[in-house]
Amino acid sequence: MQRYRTHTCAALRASDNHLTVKLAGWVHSKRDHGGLLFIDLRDHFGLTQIVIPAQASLLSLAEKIRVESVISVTGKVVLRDTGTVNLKLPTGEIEIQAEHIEILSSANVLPFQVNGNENYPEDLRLAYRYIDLRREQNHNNIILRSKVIASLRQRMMEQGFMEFQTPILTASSPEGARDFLVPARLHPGKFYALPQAPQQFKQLAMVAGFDRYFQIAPCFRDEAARADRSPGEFYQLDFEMSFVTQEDVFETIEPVIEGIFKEFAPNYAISPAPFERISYAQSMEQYGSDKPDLRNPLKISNVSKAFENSEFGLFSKIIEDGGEVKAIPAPGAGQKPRSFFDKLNNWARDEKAGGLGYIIFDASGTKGPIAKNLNAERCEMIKSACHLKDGDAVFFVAGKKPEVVKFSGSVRTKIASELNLIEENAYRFCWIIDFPMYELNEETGRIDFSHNPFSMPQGGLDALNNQNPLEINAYQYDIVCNGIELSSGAIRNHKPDVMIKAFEIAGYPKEEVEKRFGGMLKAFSYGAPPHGGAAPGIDRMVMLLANEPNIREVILFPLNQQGEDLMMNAPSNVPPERLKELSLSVHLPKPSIKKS
RNA sequence: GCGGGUGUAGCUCAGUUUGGUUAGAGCGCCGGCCUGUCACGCCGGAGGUCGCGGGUUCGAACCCCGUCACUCGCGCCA
Repeated sequence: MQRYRTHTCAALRASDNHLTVKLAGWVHSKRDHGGLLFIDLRDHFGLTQIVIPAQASLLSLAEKIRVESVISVTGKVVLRDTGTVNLKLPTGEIEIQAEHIEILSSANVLPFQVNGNENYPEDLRLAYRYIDLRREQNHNNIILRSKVIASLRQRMMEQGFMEFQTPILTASSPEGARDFLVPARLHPGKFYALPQAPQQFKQLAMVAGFDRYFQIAPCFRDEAARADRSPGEFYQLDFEMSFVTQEDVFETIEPVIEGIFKEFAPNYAISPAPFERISYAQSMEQYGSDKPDLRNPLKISNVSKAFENSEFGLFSKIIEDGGEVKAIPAPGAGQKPRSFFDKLNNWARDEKAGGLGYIIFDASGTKGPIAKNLNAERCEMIKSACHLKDGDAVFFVAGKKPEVVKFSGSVRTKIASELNLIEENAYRFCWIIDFPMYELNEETGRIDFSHNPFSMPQGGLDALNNQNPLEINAYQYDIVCNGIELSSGAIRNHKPDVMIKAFEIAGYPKEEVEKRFGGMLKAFSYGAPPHGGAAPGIDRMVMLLANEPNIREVILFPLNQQGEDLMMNAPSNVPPERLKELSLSVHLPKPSIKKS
């Protein structure tokens, strides 16, 4: 039987000399020397050079083939002469002396080139994603993704997890992000929602006694995209475990994460398990963020004390009004020219902060505008609080608490990147733990859940009854890697009475909780094991491993930032019959009135 | 919803600061030459609504106003 190929384009070596073979693939590049023509033939596996000799019919055929056409070539493997061996190719010791060429599919002129390292605009790439994915790096990203997922499955099963599929057509989630809705034809006026996460199902799987569940789970959220947030849909390594404490969850999943990163990034430094545990409060204080990049060595200090009632009126006034002053060290920045400090100051203004005060420490004492208005003793306090030495500088952020915390985090990142302090070729993991259960909603003055309402409050019912809600922490945790939140998870609240009380504090009366989460509450009343889990983002892990700054680079067919598929033309209009069948009618908003 | 950036040949970009003849380069494409290339080389050619609309001006890729698209960020994403 006639076959398309006998070997792949990566298979042949010097030991295959004289073999007659048939290869098939894409014409990666063509080098026409008149009486002699070379083709690099490419498939999923690699490249092999084809030589078309000075034989009139073959040569004229080959000259007409455009790059990216698909051909098959029959010919003999021959050793290349020394001097024409290509060391860059695994197949570079041989080439195929073509005897017959068949064009299987000829290509039009391409919208962009497969060969080469040029950057192309994303909308063009997505509209022709199937061509984009032929390019080496993109192709490799998707291969990496497949291998990572295969390895995750293996590692989870080794830890005793079983994989189940949870429903895609499900109920609208009462909390969190905006749902994608699907009209239910059999139930006019009603809608399914696509799952934002299989949260409730995995908890119910625990109630069903399955002990350890995982899933490479598709999740859907109708929210705006970001560089590290895929539009519309994404995948999580969703898992849940029974009879576990928070530490049990950490111990189980750490080897999986560490293992994956070691396996696919053998040349990177990777935090060994156990990963550092950092409380939410400490993380906000030291890093100005709940997802700190630990490759950045800088730590933020609170230096309000040094400015309290000081000669430096601007800051002492802020402290008097209940604000605080944070210090971000800039090791070695004392040698930097004035322009360095001006540049950072301008950056701070662009970020809508008043500015960025600083002190430089050197052998002669202190320099900089703030130091002039601050006595030596206070400067010394700052120097020791921030562990500074002569030749270092320190920057200050002052103001009301939430803004200061957030901006000090930005400053920390900015300074480290300006001073090239970010550790390279490293994945630094930590757990952020002890998230507050509740937070004060500044607008309404009411108490809201700060994260997941289904998390177990630390201290249980007793804490809910007797503590200030704003001081109660939850068994709620995140895994952070290099400043990216890989997952959040929690030990769940499996006790109906605790749940009702927890919701009551957030202003939900019992009847409403029963109405909205009745299914879960009921399930927990028939014997529920204590359980917990998490859901690391798979796209984000692959993005980190592929060293890609954008999550769409590791997704086979991503939507664009507007949630459109430019290739398949989605979303699209539907014919009126379909709408009628679904008992739907569409009312588009009137176009906004143009200003004259 | 808001803010920053970008938009010039099929693609990547220069030209915009300081308005001035026919808007350039590289890659790709088309034609020709070339027997050892692997980013092949050489010669020639085609290809432009300077995102779109309006304004200022004797004259606009360039200045002004509006608008659209893409992108990064904020909001949002428990």
